Amino acid sequence: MNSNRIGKIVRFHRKISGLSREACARLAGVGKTAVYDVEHGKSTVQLDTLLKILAVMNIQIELQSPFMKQFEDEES
Amino acid sequence: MNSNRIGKIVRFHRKISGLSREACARLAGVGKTAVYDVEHGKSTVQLDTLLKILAVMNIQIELQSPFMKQFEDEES
DNA sequence: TCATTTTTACTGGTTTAGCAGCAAAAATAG
DNA sequence: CTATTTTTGCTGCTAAACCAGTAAAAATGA
Repeated sequence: MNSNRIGKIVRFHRKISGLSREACARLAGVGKTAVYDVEHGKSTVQLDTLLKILAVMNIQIELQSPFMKQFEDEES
Repeated sequence: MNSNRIGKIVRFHRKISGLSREACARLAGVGKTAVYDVEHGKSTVQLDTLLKILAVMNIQIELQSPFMKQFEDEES
């Protein structure tokens, strides 16, 4: 996964949801510039900005590794 | 997924890999402050910084939604 | 065609992320 | 206990993320 792919995914989902950038930005509580930057694969966007946008698009983010199961076991 | 959980996951994996923060930071090509911030759930870390650290830890990041399959179909 | 909306692309200003360096506390090793 | 390593937490500095505003190009629709 990289920022370019993330951008494409965000744009695709925004189009499906029928939202303009400004509408998306307003819902996410970020500026329209941030949505523009994310969709253009800007790699330096801040995590919270990205997460807000992903949340509006109903996109879940998941981390995977061979040790995730062990992590979840020890978590509880 | 949120920044606090990401931080815990990163720390867990770093411990498993037997790396100190500084070693992890050096491998990832970021400063030790960035690793510290990520592990402490700082939500304003930049995406590229986070991705570099995740890469060193061999943690994959994945986006999920009901439309991801459609996205991948139209991608090719 | 013409009007509206959306997207792209810049602006200046404010805030802050990331950095290295330092030092003290905490953990680890011998 | 002692020495070493690691972690925490601060510093000032530089670069840049984010924002709202503006405007023009592109797309959409009536």
